[in-house]
Amino acid sequence: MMNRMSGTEFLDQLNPPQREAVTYGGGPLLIVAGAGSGKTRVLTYRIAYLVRHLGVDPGRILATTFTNKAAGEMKNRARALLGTAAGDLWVGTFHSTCTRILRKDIHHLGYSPGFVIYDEKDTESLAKEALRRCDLDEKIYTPSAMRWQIDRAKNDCLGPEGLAASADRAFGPQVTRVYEVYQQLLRENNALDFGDLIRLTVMLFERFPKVVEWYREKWEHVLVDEYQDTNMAQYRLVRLLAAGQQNLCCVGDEDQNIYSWRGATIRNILDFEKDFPGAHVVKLEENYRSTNAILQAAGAVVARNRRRREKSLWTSRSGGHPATLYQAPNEFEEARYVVREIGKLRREGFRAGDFAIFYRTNAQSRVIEECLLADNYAYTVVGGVKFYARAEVKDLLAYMRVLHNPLDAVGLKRIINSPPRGIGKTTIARAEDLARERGLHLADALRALVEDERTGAAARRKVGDFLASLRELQKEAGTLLPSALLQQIIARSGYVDKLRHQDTPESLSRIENIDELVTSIYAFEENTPDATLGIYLDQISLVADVDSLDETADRVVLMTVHSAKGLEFPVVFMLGMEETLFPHSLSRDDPEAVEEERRLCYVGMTRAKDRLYLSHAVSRRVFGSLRFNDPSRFLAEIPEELLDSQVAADRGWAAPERSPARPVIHRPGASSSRPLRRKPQDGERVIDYSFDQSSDYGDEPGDGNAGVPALEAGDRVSHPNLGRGTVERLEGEGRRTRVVVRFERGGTRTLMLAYSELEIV
DNA sequence: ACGCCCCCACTTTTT
DNA sequence: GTGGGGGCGT
Repeated sequence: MMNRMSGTEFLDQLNPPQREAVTYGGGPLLIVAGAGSGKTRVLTYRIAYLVRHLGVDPGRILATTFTNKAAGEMKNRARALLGTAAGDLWVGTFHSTCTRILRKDIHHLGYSPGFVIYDEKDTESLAKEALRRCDLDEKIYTPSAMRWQIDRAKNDCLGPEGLAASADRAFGPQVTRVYEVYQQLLRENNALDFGDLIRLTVMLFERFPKVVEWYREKWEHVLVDEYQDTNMAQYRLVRLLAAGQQNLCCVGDEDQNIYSWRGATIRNILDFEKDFPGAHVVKLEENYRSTNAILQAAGAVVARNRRRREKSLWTSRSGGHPATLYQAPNEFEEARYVVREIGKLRREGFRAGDFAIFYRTNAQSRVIEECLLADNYAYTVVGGVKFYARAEVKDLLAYMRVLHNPLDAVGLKRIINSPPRGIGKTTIARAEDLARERGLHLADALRALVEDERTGAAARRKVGDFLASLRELQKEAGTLLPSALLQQIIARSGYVDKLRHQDTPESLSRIENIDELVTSIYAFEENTPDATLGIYLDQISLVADVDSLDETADRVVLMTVHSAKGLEFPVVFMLGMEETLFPHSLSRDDPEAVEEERRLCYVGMTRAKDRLYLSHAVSRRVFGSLRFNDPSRFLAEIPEELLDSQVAADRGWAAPERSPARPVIHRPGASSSRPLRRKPQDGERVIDYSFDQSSDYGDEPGDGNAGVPALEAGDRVSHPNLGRGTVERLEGEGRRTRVVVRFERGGTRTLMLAYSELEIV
């Protein structure tokens, strides 16, 4: 065991505000912790201080974090400080904590403690079913929109009645009905969705004072990390838990609130003193992570936001490289540049694991992956198509889920015919009708179907066989380890055999994924003392993408900016710093949403310790068609002297021999001239990178595609829907430029150049 | 009932 | 460019 601290000498390692935060006594405490200001250290030291100095039993401390990974780290660090004294310290995410509470006490609400947790896909099929039962047109009320609205309501801790009261949308009454039916379906399936985990815990606490009393007694101290990203349901939960002794310590930074779309509200941190009278506030403003150049650049961006507490983050790491701004002609060159720079820096002594590549959307990872692959770099992608969401993995997990909770109709429907065993749509539909008519569970309805003389002989046999094999598995489910059960499922269902038979590249990759699933279950069992099926299913339902990230592996890491929260890397690349991508086009009409994008940008930039690269591509393929994006407004918000601008001069996307025009980024107040705008010369296409910042963003509708290549009459173009054609002429100018195209299929069409998906061929 | 093929919608971000 | 869902042919 490492050198443990018996007294309080570890306080010497802290700066004054940190020490104040660690040693502050009882009562509500808010720690406003700027990026890289050592908040994890403060939290763990505070836990250690409570235990060592104030004699608090670790079992009476609850700490919540945003991801399981952060929870694991905090637990490890607390153990390192406290050793075995760390005892029963509970650190978890809100969701895992609530799951634990509900497993114990949900029976008060009339649910069974064996509930399963539905993921997004499951809840969407549930929403679909709810729509059918409400007799609503799925074309107008899409399952995903319904799911979204319900989720939003749950994040605000609203039930169907609450949603009805607050419904402001035209959909209002319908959504409320769907929500009711959806909720009833969850109950029938003995299932909960993510939102329910929090909301039902709040409900439990509010309706059963004895229960909340028990937990208040249990958790004398409550610590909440990433408080800026809590939603209303979580806020109410925190209030309920802290109501007694008020030993509440919240840590957060409103500049890093990036989950408002998940219901997180910045008000929680801004109103902390109002919510918890007598609250003490400590600000941590010294950054220990980044160079001054990086910190200044990031600070300049986020300073544009209105809704924030004024604070000044500083570092003693003076100087440092200015952030490198790179403009690439397209996303391929952007990716190649990144890989080239990685090569260069590696020769300077950086390790592969020192590099992180961030992007706004998961779809952007592919190009950079290909480039890394081409140069033989080891890399890891965090997130993207989630492992547990893959069809074959979900299928096998659905078996486990159904064995654990036979009422899970969504899971049952998933496995009833996978692998294909001759049970088709009509049979399933009949079973569902029967279930509805007689008020049976789907499993019982299937049984009834087998016994019904009117059912076709073939269907009776097939369904009967399926149910019999399920029964066989059921017998063992209770006693076998999850890994052994999975092996049994694979053996008896013939799932892998069928795939092996197909012998296609896809089926082989599916088998590989299944092997990976088996391996991961073994790993789980090794790390979990009493590994049961239930614990396993909970765990996989509640994992975050980033949880599996192994920072000790020496690999380049790729992830979305969202996933990067809470991490740090010596070298950070941020790709796709373009209007429509970052800030995302879906955010740009809403000033609040733009502020959130800006915070996201800030989060990304402040992950960098030593070097920061920002890049944008003039053109990029999105959905397979070519788009031209302006540089992100966030780039223009960084003072020029903090940027080292580079342009891809080595590869022409204009006429090959000519050097491309230097990009012009307008800075407010800077006396820069109009962007270069000259007449295209023969054989040359001019691309205008400028974007107009004089008009306050957002009030210029659809201004994403200002810079478009100069098209001329006679150019051959192609359109994704209309096919190929020839440009007849151009009308108007600027954003309102229209192109008249004669298509080969016949007919001419006039298209808005800025919006159309025309591509030069 | 199955499998193939076409077409569409998809891209914010995720516990 | 891709994956899922629906429709159609066997």
